[in-house]
Amino acid sequence: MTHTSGAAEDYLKTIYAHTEWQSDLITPSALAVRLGVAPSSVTEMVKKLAASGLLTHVPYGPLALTDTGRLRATAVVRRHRLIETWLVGEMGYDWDQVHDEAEILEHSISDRLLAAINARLGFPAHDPHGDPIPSADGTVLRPPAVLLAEVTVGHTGTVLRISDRDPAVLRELAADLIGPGTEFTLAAALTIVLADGQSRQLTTAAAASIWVTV
Amino acid sequence: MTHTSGAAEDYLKTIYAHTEWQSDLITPSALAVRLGVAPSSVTEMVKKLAASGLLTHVPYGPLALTDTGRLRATAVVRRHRLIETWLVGEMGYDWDQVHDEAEILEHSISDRLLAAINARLGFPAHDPHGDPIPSADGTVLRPPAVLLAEVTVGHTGTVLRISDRDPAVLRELAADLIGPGTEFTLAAALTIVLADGQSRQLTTAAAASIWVTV
DNA sequence: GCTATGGTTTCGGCATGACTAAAACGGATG
DNA sequence: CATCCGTTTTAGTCATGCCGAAACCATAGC
Repeated sequence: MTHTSGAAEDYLKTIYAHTEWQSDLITPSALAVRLGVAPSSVTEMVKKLAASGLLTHVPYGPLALTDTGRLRATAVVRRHRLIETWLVGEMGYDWDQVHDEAEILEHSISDRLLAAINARLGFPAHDPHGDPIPSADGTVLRPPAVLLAEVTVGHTGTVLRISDRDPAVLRELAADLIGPGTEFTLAAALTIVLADGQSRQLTTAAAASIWVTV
Repeated sequence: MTHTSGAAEDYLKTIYAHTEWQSDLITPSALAVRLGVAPSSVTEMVKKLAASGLLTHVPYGPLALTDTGRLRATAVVRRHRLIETWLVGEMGYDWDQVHDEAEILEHSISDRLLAAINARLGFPAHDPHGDPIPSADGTVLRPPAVLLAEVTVGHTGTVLRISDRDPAVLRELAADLIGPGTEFTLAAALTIVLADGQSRQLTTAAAASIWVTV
């Protein structure tokens, strides 16, 4: 219906992403920081998106996507994650190198091409970082997960997801062969032992980026 | 160096395309018609491109790409044609359906992804319409060819290329199983006989879109 | 040589999209 | 109830790309 430009898609995506792994609503100022724009820019775009029926916003309050807005947002996220999965699965990219390319292509790929990519990949449920790929109808299957940083020593589990917010963390973990599916025990704060008995020393930033089974 | 927006790339591509199969330079008015814009818009963009050193233009004269401009143009054409080849070769598109998708992606795909696609396809020399794919350094291998419409009755040869200007022609020829590589003899004006003895009645538009061996 | 004509350019302008700084504002907190 | 932080309004900027109308140039025809 409404066209939804590249920038608008980025706003929707960011608003959606904020609620994906934590449940509080995002405020205009937080959104401004995340997007690297001035607060007044957020107000302006929010006005447009609200006028298009994509989000609701009581003045001076937080932002909440409408059903339509959420669907639009998950569509962008779906494109992004399928593209990332494709780049890693078929095009020889490493998982720490796909973000920028996906960031661009997610705004220009057609539904048809996306469907073809999806079929070639065998309809994957997760992207290379372990993030769930929303289905075309907006459904997101997200397993219960906690941050490694918030788990008690002695906890045994499996890595479910690595946040792709910090590229340096991704490179570091890729070099350590830690990724979605890795089984571990938390031996001490910031120290994990893998299934093969090897141990790994993590940075604080890494522990705050790794989501694991409860 | 210079950024070269999507619109600028379309201008360069169109200027280049005009000289690819015929040798006269394009005039501003012809360019305006091809792009579907007003002549004054052409003048303006030409000014920018000339300022960026991508083309030369004596006032009231025709347009000619500089070496840099030609390289920039062939890069766009290369992206377009590799994407088309990929869509047909791996993604299940028919050759008459790829143009629009390529038109969009050609402006956003990265060099790295393009190289990966190129490698997967085995470094093809031609796209699905028979157009040569320029190499990364701008080299274009173009075989001698003539329009079917300009060939004398009795001529025997091979279809080299179908212009993708007119989608209706592409669909028509696809349905008739005529494409690059098809061998034929021109039995009468607008009538060709294929290698298996079957004959085909062509439209004028088709005959003016098919390039064949000399 | 001169004029008419058709293509080209200049000019003034518009629309869109996205962004900003500064000032005004509102609501919760102390 | 005053303060302060976050939000909104206001009033612009900047870039891109486009247009119509009027001025302009070069050349073909007389």
